[in-house]
Amino acid sequence: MLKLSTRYRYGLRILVSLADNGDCYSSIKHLCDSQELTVKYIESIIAILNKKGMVISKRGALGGYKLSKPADAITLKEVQETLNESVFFLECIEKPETCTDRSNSCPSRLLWLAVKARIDEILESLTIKDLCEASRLADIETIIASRIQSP
Amino acid sequence: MLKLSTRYRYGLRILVSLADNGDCYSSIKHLCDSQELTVKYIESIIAILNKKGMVISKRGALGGYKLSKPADAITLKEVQETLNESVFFLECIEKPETCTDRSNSCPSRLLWLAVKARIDEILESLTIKDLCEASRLADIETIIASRIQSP
DNA sequence: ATTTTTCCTATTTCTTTAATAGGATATGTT
DNA sequence: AACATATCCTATTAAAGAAATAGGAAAAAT
Repeated sequence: MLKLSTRYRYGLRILVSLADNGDCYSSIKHLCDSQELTVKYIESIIAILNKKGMVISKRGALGGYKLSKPADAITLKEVQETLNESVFFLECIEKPETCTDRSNSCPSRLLWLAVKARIDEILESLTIKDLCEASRLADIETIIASRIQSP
Repeated sequence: MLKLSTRYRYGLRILVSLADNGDCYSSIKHLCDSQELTVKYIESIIAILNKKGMVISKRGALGGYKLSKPADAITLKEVQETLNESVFFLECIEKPETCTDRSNSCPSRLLWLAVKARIDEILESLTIKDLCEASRLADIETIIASRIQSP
Protein backbone atom coordinates (compact mmCIF):
# COMPACT_ATOMS: atom_id res chain seq x y z
CA MET A 1 0.00 0.00 0.00
CA LEU A 2 1.10 3.55 -0.64
CA LYS A 3 3.73 2.35 -3.01
CA LEU A 4 4.86 4.78 -5.64
CA SER A 5 4.60 3.22 -9.09
CA THR A 6 7.60 3.22 -11.37
CA ARG A 7 5.25 4.37 -14.12
CA TYR A 8 4.74 7.64 -12.32
CA ARG A 9 8.39 7.95 -11.31
CA TYR A 10 9.60 7.38 -14.83
CA GLY A 11 6.82 9.51 -16.26
CA LEU A 12 8.03 12.45 -14.19
CA ARG A 13 11.62 11.90 -15.25
CA ILE A 14 10.58 11.82 -18.89
CA LEU A 15 8.62 15.06 -18.59
CA VAL A 16 11.50 16.74 -16.79
CA SER A 17 13.85 15.65 -19.59
CA LEU A 18 11.51 17.01 -22.23
CA ALA A 19 11.22 20.27 -20.32
CA ASP A 20 15.00 20.58 -20.14
CA ASN A 21 15.10 20.03 -23.88
CA GLY A 22 12.95 23.05 -24.59
CA ASP A 23 11.23 23.18 -27.97
CA CYS A 24 13.30 20.42 -29.60
CA TYR A 25 11.86 17.02 -30.23
CA SER A 26 13.52 14.33 -28.13
CA SER A 27 13.43 10.78 -29.40
CA ILE A 28 12.79 7.89 -27.05
CA LYS A 29 16.26 6.68 -27.83
CA HIS A 30 17.65 9.95 -26.60
CA LEU A 31 15.54 9.81 -23.47
CA CYS A 32 16.93 6.34 -22.88
CA ASP A 33 20.52 7.50 -22.88
CA SER A 34 19.99 9.61 -19.82
CA GLN A 35 17.75 7.09 -18.09
CA GLU A 36 18.41 3.43 -17.49
CA LEU A 37 15.25 2.18 -19.15
CA THR A 38 14.43 0.17 -22.26
CA VAL A 39 13.02 1.84 -25.34
CA LYS A 40 9.90 -0.26 -25.20
CA TYR A 41 9.07 0.53 -21.64
CA ILE A 42 9.51 4.28 -22.04
CA GLU A 43 7.41 3.98 -25.16
CA SER A 44 4.52 2.48 -23.22
CA ILE A 45 4.65 5.25 -20.65
CA ILE A 46 4.96 8.11 -23.08
CA ALA A 47 2.11 6.66 -25.14
CA ILE A 48 -0.22 7.42 -22.24
CA LEU A 49 1.05 10.98 -21.97
CA ASN A 50 0.63 11.36 -25.71
CA LYS A 51 -2.95 10.08 -25.77
CA LYS A 52 -3.86 12.63 -23.13
CA GLY A 53 -2.26 15.42 -25.10
CA MET A 54 0.46 16.22 -22.62
CA VAL A 55 3.14 15.80 -25.25
CA ILE A 56 3.32 16.49 -28.98
CA SER A 57 4.80 13.80 -31.15
CA LYS A 58 6.49 13.89 -34.52
CA ARG A 59 7.04 10.70 -36.46
CA GLY A 60 9.91 9.70 -38.66
CA ALA A 61 13.53 10.68 -38.71
CA LEU A 62 14.35 13.67 -36.51
CA GLY A 63 11.03 13.08 -34.81
CA GLY A 64 10.32 12.56 -31.16
CA TYR A 65 8.36 14.24 -28.41
CA LYS A 66 8.13 17.62 -26.77
CA LEU A 67 5.83 19.11 -24.15
CA SER A 68 2.51 20.36 -25.46
CA LYS A 69 2.52 23.31 -23.08
CA PRO A 70 4.96 25.23 -20.89
CA ALA A 71 6.55 23.18 -18.12
CA ASP A 72 5.12 25.53 -15.53
CA ALA A 73 1.61 24.80 -16.76
CA ILE A 74 1.81 21.07 -16.05
CA THR A 75 1.01 20.24 -12.44
CA LEU A 76 2.24 17.07 -10.83
CA LYS A 77 -1.34 16.27 -9.93
CA GLU A 78 -2.24 16.31 -13.60
CA VAL A 79 0.56 13.86 -14.34
CA GLN A 80 -0.56 11.57 -11.58
CA GLU A 81 -4.13 11.54 -12.81
CA THR A 82 -2.99 10.88 -16.35
CA LEU A 83 -0.72 7.98 -15.54
CA ASN A 84 -2.94 6.31 -12.98
CA GLU A 85 -6.42 6.94 -14.18
CA SER A 86 -8.08 3.82 -12.94
CA VAL A 87 -6.46 3.48 -9.57
CA PHE A 88 -8.16 5.06 -6.62
CA PHE A 89 -6.37 6.10 -3.52
CA LEU A 90 -9.51 5.51 -1.53
CA GLU A 91 -12.34 3.83 -3.34
CA CYS A 92 -15.01 4.82 -0.83
CA ILE A 93 -14.28 8.46 -1.58
CA GLU A 94 -13.70 8.39 -5.30
CA LYS A 95 -16.36 5.75 -5.99
CA PRO A 96 -18.93 6.32 -3.24
CA GLU A 97 -21.07 3.37 -4.30
CA THR A 98 -18.40 0.98 -2.97
CA CYS A 99 -18.82 1.85 0.69
CA THR A 100 -21.72 4.22 1.08
CA ASP A 101 -23.13 4.00 4.55
CA ARG A 102 -19.96 4.06 6.66
CA SER A 103 -19.41 7.69 5.82
CA ASN A 104 -18.05 10.03 8.44
CA SER A 105 -17.87 7.64 11.32
CA CYS A 106 -15.45 5.39 9.45
CA PRO A 107 -12.04 6.06 10.98
CA SER A 108 -10.10 5.01 7.87
CA ARG A 109 -12.11 7.29 5.68
CA LEU A 110 -11.53 10.30 7.90
CA LEU A 111 -7.82 9.63 8.22
CA TRP A 112 -7.20 9.16 4.53
CA LEU A 113 -9.31 12.09 3.48
CA ALA A 114 -6.94 14.17 5.57
CA VAL A 115 -3.81 12.51 4.21
CA LYS A 116 -5.02 12.71 0.64
CA ALA A 117 -5.81 16.39 1.04
CA ARG A 118 -2.19 17.06 1.97
CA ILE A 119 -0.74 15.01 -0.84
CA ASP A 120 -3.01 16.69 -3.35
CA GLU A 121 -2.09 20.09 -1.98
CA ILE A 122 1.54 19.43 -2.81
CA LEU A 123 0.91 17.80 -6.17
CA GLU A 124 -1.36 20.64 -7.24
CA SER A 125 1.04 23.36 -6.19
CA LEU A 126 4.07 21.97 -8.03
CA THR A 127 4.76 21.87 -11.75
CA ILE A 128 7.24 20.11 -13.99
CA LYS A 129 9.24 23.31 -14.07
CA ASP A 130 9.50 23.20 -10.30
CA LEU A 131 10.82 19.67 -10.53
CA CYS A 132 13.48 20.78 -12.99
CA GLU A 133 14.55 23.45 -10.58
CA ALA A 134 14.42 21.14 -7.59
CA SER A 135 16.62 18.73 -9.46
CA ARG A 136 19.19 21.44 -10.10
CA LEU A 137 19.08 22.69 -6.52
CA ALA A 138 18.93 19.16 -5.09
CA ASP A 139 16.18 20.50 -2.85
CA ILE A 140 12.44 20.67 -3.12
CA GLU A 141 11.43 21.73 0.37
CA THR A 142 12.20 25.39 -0.22
CA ILE A 143 9.99 25.43 -3.28
CA ILE A 144 7.14 23.70 -1.47
CA ALA A 145 7.45 26.04 1.47
CA SER A 146 7.15 29.05 -0.82
CA ARG A 147 3.99 27.65 -2.41
CA ILE A 148 2.01 26.26 0.45
CA GLN A 149 0.72 28.75 2.97
CA SER A 150 0.83 27.65 6.56
CA PRO A 151 -2.57 27.96 8.20
CA MET B 1 -0.32 3.50 -7.04
CA LEU B 2 -1.00 5.25 -3.81
CA LYS B 3 -3.87 2.95 -3.20
CA LEU B 4 -4.85 2.40 0.40
CA SER B 5 -4.98 -1.32 1.17
CA THR B 6 -8.10 -2.82 2.70
CA ARG B 7 -5.84 -4.61 5.13
CA TYR B 8 -4.84 -1.31 6.65
CA ARG B 9 -8.32 0.11 6.49
CA TYR B 10 -9.82 -2.90 8.19
CA GLY B 11 -6.92 -3.13 10.62
CA LEU B 12 -7.65 0.39 11.81
CA ARG B 13 -11.33 -0.35 12.19
CA ILE B 14 -10.54 -3.45 14.23
CA LEU B 15 -8.22 -1.54 16.55
CA VAL B 16 -10.76 1.24 16.98
CA SER B 17 -13.39 -1.35 17.88
CA LEU B 18 -11.09 -2.95 20.43
CA ALA B 19 -10.30 0.44 21.88
CA ASP B 20 -13.99 1.22 22.24
CA ASN B 21 -14.41 -2.08 24.04
CA GLY B 22 -11.95 -1.13 26.73
CA ASP B 23 -10.49 -3.97 28.77
CA CYS B 24 -12.97 -6.64 27.65
CA TYR B 25 -11.97 -9.33 25.20
CA SER B 26 -13.79 -9.00 21.88
CA SER B 27 -14.20 -12.12 19.79
CA ILE B 28 -13.72 -12.01 16.05
CA LYS B 29 -17.36 -12.93 15.71
CA HIS B 30 -18.28 -9.87 17.69
CA LEU B 31 -16.02 -7.68 15.57
CA CYS B 32 -17.76 -9.08 12.52
CA ASP B 33 -21.18 -7.98 13.65
CA SER B 34 -20.20 -4.35 13.49
CA GLN B 35 -18.17 -4.71 10.29
CA GLU B 36 -19.16 -6.30 7.04
CA LEU B 37 -16.29 -8.78 6.87
CA THR B 38 -15.91 -12.53 7.09
CA VAL B 39 -14.53 -14.19 10.21
CA LYS B 40 -11.65 -15.69 8.28
CA TYR B 41 -10.51 -12.46 6.75
CA ILE B 42 -10.55 -10.53 10.01
CA GLU B 43 -8.71 -13.46 11.53
CA SER B 44 -5.90 -13.13 9.03
CA ILE B 45 -5.53 -9.43 9.71
CA ILE B 46 -5.68 -9.66 13.46
CA ALA B 47 -3.14 -12.49 13.37
CA ILE B 48 -0.57 -10.00 12.13
CA LEU B 49 -1.40 -7.55 14.89
CA ASN B 50 -1.18 -10.37 17.40
CA LYS B 51 2.21 -11.62 16.25
CA LYS B 52 3.59 -8.12 16.64
CA GLY B 53 2.20 -7.86 20.14
CA MET B 54 -0.26 -5.07 19.42
CA VAL B 55 -3.15 -7.10 20.81
CA ILE B 56 -3.50 -9.66 23.58
CA SER B 57 -5.42 -12.81 22.80
CA LYS B 58 -7.31 -15.22 24.96
CA ARG B 59 -8.34 -18.57 23.60
CA GLY B 60 -11.44 -20.61 24.24
CA ALA B 61 -14.91 -19.65 25.30
CA LEU B 62 -15.22 -16.02 26.41
CA GLY B 63 -11.91 -15.41 24.74
CA GLY B 64 -11.02 -12.88 22.09
CA TYR B 65 -8.70 -9.92 21.71
CA LYS B 66 -7.96 -6.65 23.44
CA LEU B 67 -5.35 -3.97 22.95
CA SER B 68 -1.99 -4.67 24.55
CA LYS B 69 -1.49 -1.05 25.50
CA PRO B 70 -3.56 2.14 25.87
CA ALA B 71 -5.18 3.34 22.68
CA ASP B 72 -3.31 6.62 22.94
CA ALA B 73 -0.01 4.77 22.89
CA ILE B 74 -0.59 3.20 19.48
CA THR B 75 0.35 5.52 16.65
CA LEU B 76 -1.12 5.11 13.21
CA LYS B 77 2.39 4.93 11.84
CA GLU B 78 3.04 1.90 14.00
CA VAL B 79 -0.08 0.22 12.63
CA GLN B 80 0.95 0.95 9.09
CA GLU B 81 4.41 -0.49 9.61
CA THR B 82 2.97 -3.57 11.25
CA LEU B 83 0.42 -4.34 8.56
CA ASN B 84 2.60 -3.50 5.59
CA GLU B 85 6.05 -4.50 6.65
CA SER B 86 7.45 -5.45 3.30
CA VAL B 87 6.00 -2.71 1.17
CA PHE B 88 8.07 0.36 0.54
CA PHE B 89 6.60 3.65 -0.41
CA LEU B 90 9.75 4.51 -2.26
CA GLU B 91 12.27 1.75 -2.70
CA CYS B 92 15.17 4.00 -3.55
CA ILE B 93 14.85 5.62 -0.15
CA GLU B 94 14.05 2.68 2.03
CA LYS B 95 16.32 0.28 0.17
CA PRO B 96 19.08 2.52 -1.20
CA GLU B 97 20.79 -0.32 -3.07
CA THR B 98 17.95 -0.32 -5.60
CA CYS B 99 18.69 3.06 -7.11
CA THR B 100 21.88 4.41 -5.70
CA ASP B 101 23.41 6.91 -8.03
CA ARG B 102 20.40 9.02 -9.00
CA SER B 103 20.25 10.50 -5.53
CA ASN B 104 19.35 14.14 -5.12
CA SER B 105 19.03 15.09 -8.73
CA CYS B 106 16.26 12.54 -9.27
CA PRO B 107 13.04 14.55 -9.41
CA SER B 108 10.82 11.68 -8.29
CA ARG B 109 12.96 11.02 -5.30
CA LEU B 110 12.87 14.63 -4.17
CA LEU B 111 9.14 14.90 -4.64
CA TRP B 112 8.26 11.75 -2.78
CA LEU B 113 10.63 12.38 0.04
CA ALA B 114 8.64 15.54 0.63
CA VAL B 115 5.27 13.83 0.29
CA LYS B 116 6.28 10.94 2.50
CA ALA B 117 7.51 13.32 5.18
CA ARG B 118 4.08 14.88 5.37
CA ILE B 119 2.22 11.58 5.47
CA ASP B 120 4.52 10.28 8.19
CA GLU B 121 4.09 13.47 10.16
CA ILE B 122 0.37 12.84 10.32
CA LEU B 123 0.59 9.12 10.96
CA GLU B 124 3.08 9.63 13.75
CA SER B 125 1.10 12.35 15.44
CA LEU B 126 -2.18 10.44 15.59
CA THR B 127 -3.13 7.48 17.75
CA ILE B 128 -5.93 4.95 17.79
CA LYS B 129 -7.54 6.99 20.54
CA ASP B 130 -7.57 10.00 18.21
CA LEU B 131 -9.31 7.91 15.59
CA CYS B 132 -11.98 6.88 18.11
CA GLU B 133 -12.57 10.51 18.89
CA ALA B 134 -12.51 11.54 15.25
CA SER B 135 -15.10 8.89 14.54
CA ARG B 136 -17.37 10.28 17.25
CA LEU B 137 -16.90 13.86 16.11
CA ALA B 138 -17.07 12.93 12.43
CA ASP B 139 -14.03 15.16 12.04
CA ILE B 140 -10.32 14.60 12.13
CA GLU B 141 -8.99 17.92 10.85
CA THR B 142 -9.35 19.67 14.19
CA ILE B 143 -7.34 16.98 15.89
CA ILE B 144 -4.60 17.08 13.27
CA ALA B 145 -4.45 20.86 13.42
CA SER B 146 -3.93 20.75 17.17
CA ARG B 147 -1.07 18.26 16.82
CA ILE B 148 0.91 19.52 13.89
CA GLN B 149 2.65 22.84 14.33
CA SER B 150 2.69 25.10 11.32
CA PRO B 151 6.23 26.12 10.42
C1' DA C 1 15.16 3.05 -51.31
C1' DT C 2 16.73 3.35 -46.67
C1' DT C 3 16.90 4.83 -42.12
C1' DT C 4 14.80 6.70 -38.23
C1' DT C 5 11.22 6.95 -35.33
C1' DT C 6 6.51 6.92 -33.67
C1' DC C 7 2.37 4.03 -33.41
C1' DC C 8 -0.50 0.03 -32.32
C1' DT C 9 -1.83 -4.22 -30.24
C1' DA C 10 -0.93 -8.06 -27.71
C1' DT C 11 1.17 -11.02 -24.40
C1' DT C 12 3.85 -12.40 -20.51
C1' DT C 13 5.62 -12.12 -16.06
C1' DC C 14 5.76 -10.65 -11.45
C1' DT C 15 4.28 -8.89 -7.16
C1' DT C 16 0.97 -7.94 -3.90
C1' DT C 17 -3.40 -7.99 -2.06
C1' DA C 18 -7.55 -10.20 -1.06
C1' DA C 19 -10.07 -13.93 0.23
C1' DT C 20 -11.04 -18.72 1.43
C1' DA C 21 -10.47 -23.41 3.59
C1' DG C 22 -9.71 -27.06 6.86
C1' DG C 23 -8.48 -28.59 10.85
C1' DA C 24 -5.64 -28.36 15.46
C1' DT C 25 -5.55 -26.49 20.05
C1' DA C 26 -7.15 -24.20 24.13
C1' DT C 27 -10.75 -22.83 27.54
C1' DG C 28 -14.99 -22.16 29.89
C1' DT C 29 -19.69 -24.26 30.87
C1' DT C 30 -22.85 -27.84 31.88
C1' DA D 1 -16.60 -36.18 30.22
C1' DA D 2 -18.88 -33.83 26.64
C1' DC D 3 -19.75 -29.77 24.31
C1' DA D 4 -19.56 -25.18 22.59
C1' DT D 5 -16.75 -21.30 21.79
C1' DA D 6 -12.63 -19.29 20.24
C1' DT D 7 -8.07 -18.68 18.85
C1' DC D 8 -4.27 -20.65 16.18
C1' DC D 9 -1.79 -22.48 12.22
C1' DT D 10 -0.75 -23.53 7.57
C1' DA D 11 -2.05 -23.70 3.08
C1' DT D 12 -4.11 -22.43 -1.18
C1' DT D 13 -6.56 -19.81 -4.54
C1' DA D 14 -8.14 -15.87 -6.88
C1' DA D 15 -7.89 -11.32 -8.48
C1' DA D 16 -5.75 -7.06 -9.51
C1' DG D 17 -2.36 -4.15 -10.93
C1' DA D 18 2.29 -3.10 -12.20
C1' DA D 19 6.21 -4.07 -14.94
C1' DA D 20 8.23 -5.48 -18.86
C1' DT D 21 8.65 -7.41 -23.51
C1' DA D 22 7.63 -8.35 -28.50
C1' DG D 23 6.61 -7.79 -33.37
C1' DG D 24 5.44 -5.34 -36.85
C1' DA D 25 2.78 -1.23 -39.25
C1' DA D 26 2.96 3.62 -40.57
C1' DA D 27 5.13 8.05 -41.29
C1' DA D 28 8.77 11.23 -42.45
C1' DA D 29 13.42 12.76 -43.56
C1' DT D 30 17.63 11.98 -46.29
